[in-house]
Amino acid sequence: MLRLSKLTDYAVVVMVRLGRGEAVQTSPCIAAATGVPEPTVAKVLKILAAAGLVASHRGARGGYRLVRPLDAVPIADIIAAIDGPIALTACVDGGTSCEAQGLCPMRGRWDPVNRAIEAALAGITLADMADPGLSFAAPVEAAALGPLALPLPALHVAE
Amino acid sequence: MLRLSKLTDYAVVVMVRLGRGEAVQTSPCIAAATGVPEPTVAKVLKILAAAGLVASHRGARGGYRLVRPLDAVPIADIIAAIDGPIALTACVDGGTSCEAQGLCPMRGRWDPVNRAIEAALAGITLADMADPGLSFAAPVEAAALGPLALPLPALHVAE
DNA sequence: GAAATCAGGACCGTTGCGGTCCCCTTATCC
DNA sequence: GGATAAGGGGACCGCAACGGTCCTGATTTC
Repeated sequence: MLRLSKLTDYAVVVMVRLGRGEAVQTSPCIAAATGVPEPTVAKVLKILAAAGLVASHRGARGGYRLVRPLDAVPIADIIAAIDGPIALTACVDGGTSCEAQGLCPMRGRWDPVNRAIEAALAGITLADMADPGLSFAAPVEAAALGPLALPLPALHVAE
Repeated sequence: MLRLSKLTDYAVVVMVRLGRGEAVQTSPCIAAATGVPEPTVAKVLKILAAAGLVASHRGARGGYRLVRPLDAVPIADIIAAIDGPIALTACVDGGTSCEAQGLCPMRGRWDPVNRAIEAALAGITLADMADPGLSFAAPVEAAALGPLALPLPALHVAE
């Protein structure tokens, strides 16, 4: 299905959530606000932090914050952080060389396809995915609602 | 990794192979020519036939042939035939409705991403992927080598 | 010093995919 | 008309990846 992983979807939700409300937010708080299970949120945030998409601060009053604003984060970065580099097949861009190097009739043939997809994903930012006319109007208020404000058990990734 | 399935890759190889040489080719013949295991080739061809991308002819002297020329088959069709419709997440285009219908903050937000990818994949045909100046030189000879002629266990999809 | 919070793994169950095999139907050829 | 060649449509199984959870340790604030 050319489907991306659930974690990637969660990552987008979490990042968008980080883009609103207070600058620094804890993972339990984000979990409560988004409806994503807390351990999963923590896992996603750790990955995003390792990728440099969010910055973390440990200790009491710690939490996560965005490094770049939403409109400066193409979803390609999210996908790459969670699912790894975008590569439809294994042997693109001189990656792990297939055993049939010279014989392989498809040698390098997938590259333009990959580039087309990368270009498509690089042109869409998280700001484009954050609902423009909704809930962005009251960022601080949404944060003030605190835990359990938005019960979104399965999100749209369900099934 | 936003990776497509191996079968899709095999399908491209098989389709390109069908685009050369004789009009009607049997699955064992294609398997021998491409190095893909025969049962797998048969499986791919059955799926492609069900999708209407190739036409089959049963009985002695039967086989498969292309319905459209390579330059009239966008790879999006291949991917859709093998991996199913292109849908990064489950709830696009009004598919299986997620439980958080109205609340879901990402409601419909993935749609433009899907469309961008679809557009990118629709613009590339199998003819673009068929290597223009390589290995096309000796198609029949390769077939004559018979099974095990091309030990390409993993192709470039490996890993 | 105590509490809060992130860091980094380890750990399993489930799912889907890759790959193979079987039997049946259909069409051609002798 | 029988033998043979070929596709049709499944069933089947092993494996790897993913989703999801939990635990222990390190770090910072109060």
